[in-house]
Amino acid sequence: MIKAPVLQSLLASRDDVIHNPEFNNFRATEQECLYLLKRCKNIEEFKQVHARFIKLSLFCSSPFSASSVLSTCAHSGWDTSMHYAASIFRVIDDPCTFDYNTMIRGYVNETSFEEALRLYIEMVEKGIDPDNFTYPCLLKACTRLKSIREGKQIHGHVFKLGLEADVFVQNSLISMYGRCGEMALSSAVFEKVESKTAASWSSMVSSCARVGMWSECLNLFREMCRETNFKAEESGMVSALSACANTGALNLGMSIHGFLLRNISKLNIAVQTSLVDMYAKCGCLEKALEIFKKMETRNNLTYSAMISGLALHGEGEAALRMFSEMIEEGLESDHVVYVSVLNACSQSGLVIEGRRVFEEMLKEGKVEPTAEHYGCLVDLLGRAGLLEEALETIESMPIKQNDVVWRSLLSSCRVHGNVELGKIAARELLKLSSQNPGDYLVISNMYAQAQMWEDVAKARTEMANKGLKQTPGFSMVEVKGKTHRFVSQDRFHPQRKEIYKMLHQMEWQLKFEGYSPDVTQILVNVDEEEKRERLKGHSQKVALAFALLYTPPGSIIRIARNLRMCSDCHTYTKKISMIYEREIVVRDRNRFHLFKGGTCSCKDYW
DNA sequence: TTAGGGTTAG
Repeated sequence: MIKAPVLQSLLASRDDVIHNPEFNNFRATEQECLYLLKRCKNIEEFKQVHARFIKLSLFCSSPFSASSVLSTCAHSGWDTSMHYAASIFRVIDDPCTFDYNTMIRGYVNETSFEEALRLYIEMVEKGIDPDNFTYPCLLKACTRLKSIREGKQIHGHVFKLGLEADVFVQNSLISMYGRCGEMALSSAVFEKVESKTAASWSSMVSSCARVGMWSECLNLFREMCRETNFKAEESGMVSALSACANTGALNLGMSIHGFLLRNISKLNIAVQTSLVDMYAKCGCLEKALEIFKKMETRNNLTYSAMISGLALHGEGEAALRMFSEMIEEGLESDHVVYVSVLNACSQSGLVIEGRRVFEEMLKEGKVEPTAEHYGCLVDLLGRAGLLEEALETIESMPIKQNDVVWRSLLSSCRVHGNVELGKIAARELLKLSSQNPGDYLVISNMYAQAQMWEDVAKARTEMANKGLKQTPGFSMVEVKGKTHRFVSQDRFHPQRKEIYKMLHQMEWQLKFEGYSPDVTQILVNVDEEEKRERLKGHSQKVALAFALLYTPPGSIIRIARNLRMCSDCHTYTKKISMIYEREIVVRDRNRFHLFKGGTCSCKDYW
């Protein structure tokens, strides 16, 4: 008789167990058999040993042992192990809840989500009660399949069976609803969780980040820090950093960075990348570069964060160098990296380089160009005034034209005053999408610039008829930890008197420096004086006056605005940076402008 | 008697 340890060593030495003559005399207990099965190295070995045990009648005498064998096989993780597990499962006379759970989990682990759902239905039809172990896996299957309908039905079952209070089930529900975009349902479950675990928080925080609910994400994150007593959770930090990047919350981003440095000895690549992105998007390009350079390993995501960061700051050439560096490091570009690079070229007017990158992308053929890539190319050409070529690009697109490419052409036509081409772009754009108030504004501004007031009125009427309202422009500035928001001709701020006095003073100094207001930027049919008045009160200027009054001399002024800057505000801010000897960073809709000593980092190309 | 949930960056 061969003892279990002998067989164990046979298995370990990978001998052919089946052909070993001693094997026929093998006797072992069920536990020993199970132990040996667990020691198998692959599914073939497992099958052979399992078959031999059955032949020797050593095994499967009890339902419990059958369940154990099934579970060992189903969770082994080998390729095709679920196939064999299914054959074991099918010969079990009365599969119990545990067996179904085993199979469902096995299928979910090997990403056969439909199969998992199918088995659940079979289980319910056979009248076998699912338990609290069934649902987490099953809900994960729904999450991955984005099967919200099935997910909701299953939630109903959970409720009926009284399993709604199980924290594992709850966490799976939070994630399922969150990933399927049902944020209200997701947070409804979250609210019900009595003792929230790290998993509850991270599913909720990351769900918010994924759907772009940035302020909710940050509020939850703050709450999480309070409730969990600042327990370091990398995934939550990454989601929060991403929210900071997207809302420009530099101070919070910096405190998260500080927290990470104090509590985590080695930051992983995702955390580091989100730091690079956060600093770049919050206007601290130097800091982003510093972190980027110190990183031991970088991937596509790291590079694309850095490249788009450079693009945001108008550092097109540096972005291109970064792109070459990435290729030299042996990393392959993907569609997002191409978007970043093309965008960088576009922001800096690097037409030749941008065209070359686009052509290389086509030639390499590894990345299928999307409408987004064409959008970048159209933008690149259009901004540079190559409007005909931009139109040709759109017309030659091998994929469906979308609103983005026409919108981009339209806005270039407005900038370069080509009404004829602009009309074509406007027509095509409105065919594809007519719910965007911004589109009507660009159209009406284009006509206004050409003094075509009738067409302006037509566009405005059409917009009003559709019930679309103009997004009011605003500028935000942080002073002593508090964010102040100003609209154009702001009359609401408690310090308005001082602010307007300051504006008046600034204007005098500007006049000495040869500034004269550019009234062509006021695209409304009013008289010259009214135009001057309106120009004077642009929200950025109001914010600037406020910042000059209430921030220490020499400190950097950071302004964030929701719309693109008009060229008068641009000239104005350049002069102010010189007169008051201040660095002024303005983040507009598309990019950053760093004003310093009378010049801007965008080199007047934006 | 066996087992389960979340998670991150461009």
